[in-house]
Amino acid sequence: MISTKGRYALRVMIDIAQNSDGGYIPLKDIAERQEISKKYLEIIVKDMVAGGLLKGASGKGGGYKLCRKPDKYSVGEILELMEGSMSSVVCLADKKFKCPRKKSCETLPMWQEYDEMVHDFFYGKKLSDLI
Amino acid sequence: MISTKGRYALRVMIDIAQNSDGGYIPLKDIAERQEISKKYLEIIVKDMVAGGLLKGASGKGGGYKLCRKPDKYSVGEILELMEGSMSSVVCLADKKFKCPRKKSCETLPMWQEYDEMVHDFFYGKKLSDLI
DNA sequence: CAATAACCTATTGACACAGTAGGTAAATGG
DNA sequence: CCATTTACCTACTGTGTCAATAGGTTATTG
Repeated sequence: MISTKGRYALRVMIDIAQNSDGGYIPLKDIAERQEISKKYLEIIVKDMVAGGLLKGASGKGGGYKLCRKPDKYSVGEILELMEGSMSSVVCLADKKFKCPRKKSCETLPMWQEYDEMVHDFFYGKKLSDLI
Repeated sequence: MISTKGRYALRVMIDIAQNSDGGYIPLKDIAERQEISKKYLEIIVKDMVAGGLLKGASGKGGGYKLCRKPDKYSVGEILELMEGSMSSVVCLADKKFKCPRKKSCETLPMWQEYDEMVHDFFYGKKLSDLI
């Protein structure tokens, strides 16, 4: 299940794409338009800046803006940054997770096939496709 | 992320399919073969009986067995029973969740498309495909 | 220099996850 | 008929994540 972090992040990206003329958009405006607590958005947007999705600027006239054009962002990239991992099972999500049944596991191939499908779906979708 | 409930349930089904000649299989045997705590499996198997996936029998010679042939179970059915809902977002998982932005939401169509893809994937896969 | 806005640390309540513990009820093989 | 086997039942618990809230500091500019 995609959490609010992933969903809100996507909405922030869309909001900026729709409301910016290339300048910075204050978080206050985004929060009001999207009806999401500004305080909570701060946390989310912080991760987005750290992850290279947004650029922030302090002070008057500051705010956030996109680093690239909307068609250069994939939805998968955004979700993966916010949700941590898109993997369906621990066995595949955590590299440190050493499963002793790996070789004989009857379900692992299915999870792999599933993860690949999900990956293709979200990385095929671009931010520009949502606007 | 699929939890242990869904993953273990699937493994129990496969284990029974592989080790039963039509008779009941004691949970003790399944737990040992699968290296999962029997106590924890009890909880999972209880839900599976309630959900019509397995049939249980008490006493000596008792245990669990499948209700149908492996090709009559879809993986989706098993996972949905154990995980509650396969939906990607609250907006679609919870019927009582009334989103005010439903009509104008730019992301909803994507979640719907995604859910449909996931549904088709897991309901298309049969238990017999995993053996 | 005051207003604006990002940025930072800490805390919280609710809930789910992954079990553990200890017992009762039912069925059967000897 | 009874001891053994097995399912079935209720309750509890530690750990962690989710979704925020609270209150502050730093940077920038009109």
